[in-house]
Amino acid sequence: MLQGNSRYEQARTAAIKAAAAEFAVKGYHGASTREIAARLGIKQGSLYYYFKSKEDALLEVCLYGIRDYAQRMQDIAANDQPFEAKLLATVSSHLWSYRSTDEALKVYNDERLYLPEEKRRHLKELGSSYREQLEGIIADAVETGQVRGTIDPHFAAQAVIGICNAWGDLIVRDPDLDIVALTQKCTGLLLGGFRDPEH
Amino acid sequence: MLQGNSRYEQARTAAIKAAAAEFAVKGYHGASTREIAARLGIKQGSLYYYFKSKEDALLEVCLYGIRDYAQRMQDIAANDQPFEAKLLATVSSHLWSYRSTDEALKVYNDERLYLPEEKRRHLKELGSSYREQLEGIIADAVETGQVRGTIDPHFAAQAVIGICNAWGDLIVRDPDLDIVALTQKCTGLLLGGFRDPEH
Amino acid sequence: MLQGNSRYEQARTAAIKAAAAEFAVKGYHGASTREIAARLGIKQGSLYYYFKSKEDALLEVCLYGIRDYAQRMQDIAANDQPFEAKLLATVSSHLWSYRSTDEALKVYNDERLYLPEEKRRHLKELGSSYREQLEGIIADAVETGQVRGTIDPHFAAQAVIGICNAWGDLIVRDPDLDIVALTQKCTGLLLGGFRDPEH
Amino acid sequence: MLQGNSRYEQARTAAIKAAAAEFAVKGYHGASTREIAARLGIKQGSLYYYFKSKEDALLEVCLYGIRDYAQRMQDIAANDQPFEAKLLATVSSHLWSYRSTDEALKVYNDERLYLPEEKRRHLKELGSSYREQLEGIIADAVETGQVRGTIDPHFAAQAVIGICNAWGDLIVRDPDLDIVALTQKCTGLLLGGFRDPEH
DNA sequence: CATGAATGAGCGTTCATTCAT
DNA sequence: CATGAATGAACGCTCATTCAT
Repeated sequence: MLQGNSRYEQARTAAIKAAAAEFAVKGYHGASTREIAARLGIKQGSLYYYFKSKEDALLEVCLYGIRDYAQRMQDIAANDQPFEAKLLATVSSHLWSYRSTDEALKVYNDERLYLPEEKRRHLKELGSSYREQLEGIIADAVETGQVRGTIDPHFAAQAVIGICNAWGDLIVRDPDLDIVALTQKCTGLLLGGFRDPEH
Repeated sequence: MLQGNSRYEQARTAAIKAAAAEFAVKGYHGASTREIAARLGIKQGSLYYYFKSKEDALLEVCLYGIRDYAQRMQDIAANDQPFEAKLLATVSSHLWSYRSTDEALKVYNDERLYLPEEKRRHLKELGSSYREQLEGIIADAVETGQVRGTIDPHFAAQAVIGICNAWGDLIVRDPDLDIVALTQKCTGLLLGGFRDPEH
Repeated sequence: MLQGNSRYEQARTAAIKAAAAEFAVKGYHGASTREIAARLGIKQGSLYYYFKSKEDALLEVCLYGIRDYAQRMQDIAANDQPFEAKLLATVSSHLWSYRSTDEALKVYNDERLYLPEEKRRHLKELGSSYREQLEGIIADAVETGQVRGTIDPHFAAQAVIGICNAWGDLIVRDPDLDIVALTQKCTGLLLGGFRDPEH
Repeated sequence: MLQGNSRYEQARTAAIKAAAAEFAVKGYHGASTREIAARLGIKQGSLYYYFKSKEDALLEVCLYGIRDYAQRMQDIAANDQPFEAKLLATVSSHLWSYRSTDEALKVYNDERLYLPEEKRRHLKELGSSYREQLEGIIADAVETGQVRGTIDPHFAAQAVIGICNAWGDLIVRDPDLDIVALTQKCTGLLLGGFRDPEH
């Protein structure tokens, strides 16, 4: 996932995951660098070999949490598929991200606002592009009549993201949740809500 | 709302609101008692006249955030109305709470897990009862055929809450958001998603 | 000396003196806030009731070290006395300052450059005004023929200050040094050096 | 100057100069081994090939700063010249040292006291011998009537050193300062101050 | 009711130093 | 010779909390 396979990069990725886990449970301000280090089996000061600061660690965790997820949205938007397939792919990708990035996506959602504006800029772009692409998919579907004309794409995109994130929290907390089934239910609900009742 | 109208109770409510505002922006761990006191125009130490501890303040804020909101759910569930009306009432109540309780509902959603188990018990009951009542409403609608039979009430209730909370965050951040219009859109989307396409 | 006689101001002055003593012996970077607090018989964290930061403490010490000293130079320059008297007054004031401000003047001399530019601005003004006034006194004496014309006032002022500071270090280290005698010797040396050999 | 011309000795001298530069600007406690290494283009840990410890580096810098300077004083004292020539030579040597030893002499003056007693012993001897020889030169001049009898050699030597060091600080900070002219002024001032006004 | 003053614990961070490679 | 990686100790600072006044 993260570019680079040197021993350093591997250790750094482990550090990012440890930070993600700690931030996810305690929140950014509630987490302590000592605990993050303990998860890695190193001493507190040694963390600074991998991160310039705790804030930097949060940024890395957030990036780790959304990088692939934003990339996949790009791919989905570029593909030439019917709306139903795109929505399913979006929901599926979103929900799976909660599993595959450990708790990093949750951290991105809940803690990114504690980063100062300048450090958050890149994150903001990735997040905005995600939402905008989803809005674009929905707007296209409105135009082609695949969803009813009264749907507001901006509202609808937020709703999709909102539902996915709400379930994402539960996915993180319950490792036994069946994501495939959940994806079906979410997509079904949303498709029903979007569909023109006359069709 | 809070029992008692003595000068003390009024001041205490002001303190709860100040804490809510601070917790909402900085998070529980990121907020400082000094800043909360500053919002009230008093000194740090004086806060302890209103709260036994910072943790106690968080508990009070959370209670303030969901007490009325849970009560209203109780009323909605008890009423004898068609499903569409109940869902509209639920969404409306939920979204308005984000406005009327200052940022306390957001704090309940985002920060309540930082309370130790024992202190959280009462909150948990209120929250669970909310969700269960919503599940009950949906289950009833399934039974009476007002929503399609493939809807899983537990899943659906989480989805309703998820959408409302996602928009709730935006409501808190953007004071100009038109909640009536938003309520319409949310309810419309959900009703469409729940409806049996054959009807 | 320091304006204000409230209990707080008294305690704060004591803190400034403790910081001065510690900075004088260990240097700014070598001194620890823990040790400064120990000198006061309080705990480390309590220091921050009196200083916003260690840097702020250094600034206060420097100000304490030169405030009166700069003021007295102002008075000397304003008075209408012969050059010999003014030089004697200058040297005397300078050397006595090393006694009366504890080690704060030494700290000003040795550590002020560790303050960031912006915080140092006020200090710079006081220090420059001191040197410029001394230069003015010497320039006047050149014009009136009280000192020989080959004397460069800028150079001469630095020399006066240099000698006084060199002896100041020794004054701080040796509490038994006779400052009156030292003042005589310094003034004598300088007057001799300044005087026109033809007179 | 430093014994040995092996590649190692050259590199070691470079390390001493780098340490001197860093100590001169930031002070001993404010300087970091990482920065010293950075000046040399090597990594922090590699410094320990040249110095046993940071303290050892300070000692080497101080020695580098005064070794030649003390040696030259020895030569001046041994020579058979009139007092005026000796004083000129002393001042000249002192001021030039600030240029030629990079900032090492400044470090010796300002930071040597941070060395523990035992490590400082050798430095102390060199410094004392410098001052004592200068005192000897002045005492001789008093005896032979080249300077007036009221001059206290100990006081006078400190004054010479004090003026030179005060200007030394400015020499280090201002690379354009004309040292020859400065030497003239300093010597002139001091000679005037020492001279018997009756002669 | 409220404050001024202090505390003790903890935090994020830096640093000189070590040592296997 | 030099580095990468880590360490342990210390540091400046903030914070929730207490309590006499």
